[in-house]
Amino acid sequence: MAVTIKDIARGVGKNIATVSRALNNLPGVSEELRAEILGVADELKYRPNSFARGLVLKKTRNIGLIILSDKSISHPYYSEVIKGTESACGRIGYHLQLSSVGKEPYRQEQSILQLNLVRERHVDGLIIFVPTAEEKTLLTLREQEISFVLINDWLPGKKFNTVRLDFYNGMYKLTEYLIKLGHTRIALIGARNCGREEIERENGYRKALETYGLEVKENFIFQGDYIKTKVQKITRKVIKSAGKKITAVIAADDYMAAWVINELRKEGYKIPEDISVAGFNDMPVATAIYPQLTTVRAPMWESGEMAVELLSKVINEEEIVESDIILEGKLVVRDSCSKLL
Amino acid sequence: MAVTIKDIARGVGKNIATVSRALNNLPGVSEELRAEILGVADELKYRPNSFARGLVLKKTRNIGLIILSDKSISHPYYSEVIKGTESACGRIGYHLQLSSVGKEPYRQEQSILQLNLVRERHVDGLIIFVPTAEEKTLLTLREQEISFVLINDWLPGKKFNTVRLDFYNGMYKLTEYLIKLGHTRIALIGARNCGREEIERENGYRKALETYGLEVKENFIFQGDYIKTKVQKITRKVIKSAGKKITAVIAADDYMAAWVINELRKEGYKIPEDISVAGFNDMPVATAIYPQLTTVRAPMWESGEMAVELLSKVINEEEIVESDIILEGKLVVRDSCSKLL
DNA sequence: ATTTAAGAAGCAAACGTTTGAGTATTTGAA
DNA sequence: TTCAAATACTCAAACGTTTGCTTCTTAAAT
Repeated sequence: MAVTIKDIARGVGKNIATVSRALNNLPGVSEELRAEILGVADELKYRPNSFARGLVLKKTRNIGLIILSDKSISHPYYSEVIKGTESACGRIGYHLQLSSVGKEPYRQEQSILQLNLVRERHVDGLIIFVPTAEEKTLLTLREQEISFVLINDWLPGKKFNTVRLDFYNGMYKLTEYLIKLGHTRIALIGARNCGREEIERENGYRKALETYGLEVKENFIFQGDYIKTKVQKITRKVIKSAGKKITAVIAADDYMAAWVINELRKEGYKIPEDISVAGFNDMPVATAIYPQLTTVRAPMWESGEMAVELLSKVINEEEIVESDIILEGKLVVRDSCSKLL
Repeated sequence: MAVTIKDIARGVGKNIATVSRALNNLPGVSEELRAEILGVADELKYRPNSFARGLVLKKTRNIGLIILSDKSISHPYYSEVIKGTESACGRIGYHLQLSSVGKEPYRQEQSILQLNLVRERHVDGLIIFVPTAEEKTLLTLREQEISFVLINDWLPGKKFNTVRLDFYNGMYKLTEYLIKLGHTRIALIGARNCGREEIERENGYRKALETYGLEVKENFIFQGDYIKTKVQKITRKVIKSAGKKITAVIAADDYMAAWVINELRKEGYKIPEDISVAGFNDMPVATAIYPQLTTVRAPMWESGEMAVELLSKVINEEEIVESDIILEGKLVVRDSCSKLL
């Protein structure tokens, strides 16, 4: 039998209401008694029952983090975001509940709503970290008065609380960097169907080229995926179709870049001498490979942290906060891109 | 106002007890009424209140996953284990609560117990996935009748429920493989102070050498860490102290191996021609680098899954189950080790 | 000495479920 | 027709808190 507030009350010969107030530091208890109660509570190893508490307080102090989970995909930067989220939760006294949904978009649409997490209102709020949430789903959540914030996803023109990297600008900087190194024929291996962020990246790439008066060649833009074999195939296509004309390749993600480098090497190219390759995100893999990747650092841990902080505001304010927090990425220059002679 | 069982009762003009039974598929309700109740419940979008339920049932349907969280460390295979855990939880109807503790051992000792997760009994059980949990902590948990299972950690000779990789055998196989390639001077870069698994790996390495009649040279065994700069330093030490005599290096982890390879390459060595390098765990990085890593596949996702399944048994059985589930690793031969000519 | 107010503590309802025990109704066998 | 048994349903307590309201003390103000 777990020890309850009643046991303490009996222990000090007082009423449970008084004990409750003492424990919660509320007025109406003399200092001596409070001290005594605290002592007994400690001695008895009293732990508040969060269910009883949740029942009356109607707050769970839980927040849910929804990710997408797929065995076959080594999706970028999950663990960092998760750890950042967890860290912030710990700091401000929330519990983190992790839940995942499959990646099939048509199922995802409703699967968030199907989660017991939200069905049974296990949580005060939700952090949604899936590439493309359906507007309908989000509107339903809002209708059900469930607070949520989106990470790295947003509905253009719609008002939702989000925390996201400035993919557009990040990619702009990266492309600009390559252009300044003298590259003019830069291929992009994107992943357009992997989330809205990809579109932003592509736009940043386009914008940089335009700004520097370079033509955007549609056949220099390829659509990949976070799957190795696909990227390998694409890489061969890049070489074949765009041929010798390409001097640099930008991948939507560091892993993709690593795979590209390996594949290019297999085809006899030297990196960066023959072709420069850049990644995105700056994950640990970026410095584990050779040559070390020039990439854009995405503040992943911070994204998780900020999402939690934003969510806690949303939860505790009665009015709806609407923030679109945009984090800047930082160009990280390493060895995988070189000056074009 | 959330809709409760009372609203349904009012809706069908029956007692809440009946509604409860109908909802829970318990006997004592006529089929027509049950159907009607279900209909109304659906219409009203009724969601059971998990707090009220938890309060009477004394089960939370939550399990906690405790990891260690450190900004500076890219610790091996977290996300896979987490995802495996989450997946199994979803499958058998548990919610996953993530919580982390810092890595300082002296704090870790108690910090698990300090977690609100366990203090407030937010969970039915715990999966502990930190390298070295203190026996005292675990005994206290047991005393508090909190079910738990350990992943990749165990107390030699003590009875706890665990799921772990057979590090000993995995490393044995890997070492054996190198020996059969003709290597006799094999360095090991371990991480002895990063968890008990490391000791097992070292023992597997030693055993393989012995079995094949090779001498175990203590100055061939180095202690690294999951930190890049440390590994780089160690690598230079390996070259310097063990000198030209070494023909192969085994690292305790794929990332470490990647760092070793990079550092060796910087020193002018060719991998695997000059020195073979092997990793451990078979993480995505293993196939992202060049040459692709020969390593041992640790079934990380499965570890997470099995831990959940074991935990659910422990939770639901009144007697204490004591299982020490040992998963076998699989040698994965790729390109980073070559035959010694 | 009397009134007032503040402070300390108690009482009891409420939160939304589950469930054992009880009651009313129906069914079927004797 | 009568009784037993099965079925359908209701009652009310219990789970462990929080909190508005009431009551009792004590000390200060008149």
